[in-house]
Amino acid sequence: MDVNLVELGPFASDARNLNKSARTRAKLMDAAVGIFAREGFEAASVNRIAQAADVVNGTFYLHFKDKDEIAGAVAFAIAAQVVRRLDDAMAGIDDAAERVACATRRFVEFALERPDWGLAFFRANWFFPQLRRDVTAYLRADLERGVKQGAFTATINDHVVDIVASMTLVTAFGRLRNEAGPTAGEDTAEMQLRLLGVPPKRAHRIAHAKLPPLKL
Amino acid sequence: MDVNLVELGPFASDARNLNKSARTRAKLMDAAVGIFAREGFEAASVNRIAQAADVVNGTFYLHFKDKDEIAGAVAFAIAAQVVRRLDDAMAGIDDAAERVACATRRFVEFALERPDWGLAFFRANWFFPQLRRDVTAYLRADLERGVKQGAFTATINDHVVDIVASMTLVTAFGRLRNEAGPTAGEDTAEMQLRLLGVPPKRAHRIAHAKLPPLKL
DNA sequence: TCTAATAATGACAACTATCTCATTTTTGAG
DNA sequence: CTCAAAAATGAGATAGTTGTCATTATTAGA
Repeated sequence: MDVNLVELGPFASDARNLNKSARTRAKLMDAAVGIFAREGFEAASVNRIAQAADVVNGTFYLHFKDKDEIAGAVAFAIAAQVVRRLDDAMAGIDDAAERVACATRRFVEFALERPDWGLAFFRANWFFPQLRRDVTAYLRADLERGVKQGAFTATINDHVVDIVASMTLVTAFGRLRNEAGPTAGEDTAEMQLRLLGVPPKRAHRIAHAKLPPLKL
Repeated sequence: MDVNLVELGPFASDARNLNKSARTRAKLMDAAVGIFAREGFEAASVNRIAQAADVVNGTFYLHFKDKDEIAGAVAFAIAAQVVRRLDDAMAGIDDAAERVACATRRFVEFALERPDWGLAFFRANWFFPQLRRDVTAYLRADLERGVKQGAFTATINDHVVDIVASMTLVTAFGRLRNEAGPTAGEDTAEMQLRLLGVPPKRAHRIAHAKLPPLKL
């Protein structure tokens, strides 16, 4: 028997050492995220996903009840990764303004690195309110921290959090579609700080500070 | 023969005096926008739209090639209305900061008045890049005017325009889902002015100024 | 190696969607 | 009122989708 060198998607890579069931499930999730991102959620039929996962239609139903279920699983798995990545990237940053700017820029960076995930996240964000809340909980904490530190003058409420988060999302989406230039992440971070009440010069400095490369 | 008092949607109302073909077309568009908004674009089948328009399946195809075509027609018709409304509401306002704040608040107001249209516009916005460009062209003009007037210090480019526009959209969407409070429009306008470089106090004053009721 | 549990297959029934077109109905100009 | 043009109807051919299940293949522990 020769090596079966299929390219593994991110989920499948993570599941490489798990049992067959988990591996197939991961393959389906990789396929689904690719189709959601490239062809839209509506174009994705169970058949299409199964085909892309190189698996037969009936197999899909062993792992997921229906399309909604896999969409939810994918969305929450991506969100978990995003949270983990941002958490790592921001460990050790205490200043709230720096944290907000860093989160924005890292998120955009991440979306560019995994375009499928970025697009899928963007679509899912408006679809699963719970998902948005999970991810923005961290953002809210930083905004409140900024108020305590005296860096932000804006009053923090759900709506402000939503606005700041959506600016980041829209920026990532714009970059993915080449409608925003390479400095869009920094520019957005700067705008976020300004609207939160950071003085323009300081906002510019923080938003454009050099980010260290991520350790793997 | 007794009166046939079916509730007419906005498109059908506008087409009341046109010929039958135009009236049926308008009925289909009203039906489509309702379904897009309430059940999502994917749930909308041609059958479902025809049914909601109280018309038989084959009739649909006399008026539109397929679902994409009616979606485009609806989206651009809504965009044209939005532009007209904002244009009316802003006639006579010269100060760029006031114009930006007014546009934001009026847009949110409009979306609340016609929830179906607001939701459909929100979805279509990410789907038809041309649509976004058409609508944001006006916004861009006001942002550039603000720089000329010395009110805005930010440099205006596609990305800034996109960010400001998406803040407005997200606010309307939040209001429509009752996830944002009644002052969200004003709050967003204030944030927009701040990120554009308007001093906080002035931003607050302009964004919360009383808007005159719209004349019909 | 053997074998019970686990996973995958593929055919299929039921359903839904798309689009066409011969026929019927409605409209409005003369 | 008449009647040709315009519009609408609804049956149906074709294709795609969902979800099930008896059968086959694979896996991994004893």
